[in-house]
Amino acid sequence: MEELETIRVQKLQQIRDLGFDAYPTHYRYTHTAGAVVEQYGARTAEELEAEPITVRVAGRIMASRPFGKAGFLGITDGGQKLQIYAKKDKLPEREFQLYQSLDLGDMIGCEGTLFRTRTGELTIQAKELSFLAKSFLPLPEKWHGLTDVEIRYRRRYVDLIVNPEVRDVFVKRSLIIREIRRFLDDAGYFEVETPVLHTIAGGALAKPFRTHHNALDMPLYLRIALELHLKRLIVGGLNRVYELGRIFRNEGISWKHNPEFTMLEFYQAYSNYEDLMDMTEELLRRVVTKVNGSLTITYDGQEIDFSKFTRLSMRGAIVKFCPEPVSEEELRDRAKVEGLLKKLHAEYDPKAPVGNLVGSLFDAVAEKHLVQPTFIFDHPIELSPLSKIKLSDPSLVERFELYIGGMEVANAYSELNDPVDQRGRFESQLQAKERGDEEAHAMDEDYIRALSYGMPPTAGEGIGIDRLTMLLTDSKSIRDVILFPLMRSED
RNA sequence: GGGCCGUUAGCUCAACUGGCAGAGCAACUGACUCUUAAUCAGUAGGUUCGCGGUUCGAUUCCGCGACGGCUCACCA
Repeated sequence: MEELETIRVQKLQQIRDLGFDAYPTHYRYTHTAGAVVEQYGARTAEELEAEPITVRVAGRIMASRPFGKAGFLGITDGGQKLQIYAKKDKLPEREFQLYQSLDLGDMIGCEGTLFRTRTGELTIQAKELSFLAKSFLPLPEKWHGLTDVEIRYRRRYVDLIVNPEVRDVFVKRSLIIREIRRFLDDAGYFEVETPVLHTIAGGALAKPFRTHHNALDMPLYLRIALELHLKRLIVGGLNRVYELGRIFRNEGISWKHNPEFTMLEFYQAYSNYEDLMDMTEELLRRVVTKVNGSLTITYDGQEIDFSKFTRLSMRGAIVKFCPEPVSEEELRDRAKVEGLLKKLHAEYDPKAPVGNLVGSLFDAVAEKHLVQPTFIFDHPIELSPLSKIKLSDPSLVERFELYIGGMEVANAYSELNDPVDQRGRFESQLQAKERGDEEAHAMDEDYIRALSYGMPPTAGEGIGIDRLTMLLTDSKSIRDVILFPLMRSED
């Protein structure tokens, strides 16, 4: 709305004409709004009168209720609201004129003494008003606020100004990450950073983004996982490493998929996947308690209890949840598995080996039931080209995935460290690629070379930070836990 | 990618069966020295997402397109 902008440009000129700097470089505050409330929120009107407290605060004007020669301004600073009372006879003339030229959205500073209004609200009696910055665009309406999700995601800055719960989500996200770091650092882990630009996109089964380096005239991929570099570091003797980083997958967008997302991966030498199940329970209990205050959370209307984790084999889970009766033994029979998939109208690739079909059956039948924290272990070897084989059953690998709230949150395994076996697995992935599986893993000769120098027995795990944040903030869409989710361009 | 739904003032939403495009908040002018959805009086604000069609007349009906939401498929 050009007219409104014109008016506000004129108002900024008025403010300049009063002798204020339109864009001052700084404001020295003594308190954040949060500190004022925390330190003095309990003081009574009498206490504040007996012992006057002077504070200097800054913030954005979110409400204005003028009364001629006086008026109230509601400001917010760091998500905390605070009220300022500007009175003509308590302010220098020039600053009262400034007060009268202010608009909703403007940034101001204020020095004054604390008092309680008749209705009991802690308020600053302004003795000095400073102008800090102008808002030329109007804020959304004050009752309903901004609800259009498209505008909320595209203009997250406005969303953050007017929707305080959005700020809370990202504060929690930051807490989650901080607590994870603390946990791993305390456990003797070493944080590293590995390349985002890969010549071979490996470590997961997914379609990568392609890019190109001009000077080297070389095709590159954005990483789809952190895995292979971190294991190279295990070979190099960094026995406990982790990386918290952005990864990129050129696939569909949904309530639980954003093209770029944040993954924690950690690798621990001399351990296997069972050690990581124990460690994951401990890590999540600590994070949940820290962020949430208790071990029970509510997600999408359901109670989720982190005090007990269930452990179920993948075949066991299918047997348990499949509406058609089936035994674990029958799940080794391709015809039987295929029959079940058909009966359930589940989609699957008829050319794929039986292990993939078991995986499809699991997805169709079990995943949505896994609301309480559940480890699903012993995956088919075909789905896990980087995992160590299970000694007691060579069709399976030592792997688990953790499901919470019907979402896969973590994925871990005993790392395959036999270079000969690894080469064989890559080769069978190449065959899958031949069959048309675009997500099959590529051959990585340098990774095999690294394993050939000798890698200790190692367990590794990935945890999806976005999904964990969704659970702990009761967010129904991954876009609500990513500040700037990917959107189509506006024009 | 498929299906369903949506797009009207800065924001939140109306507008019956096709008949002058409206309200609240925000904005502007004025009154008001303890309000908190302040109140009172007045003013202004529109390419109804875009293009085309049907019609005397389209926000409304039809077609195409853009963007978004939900959902299914794929993936974590």
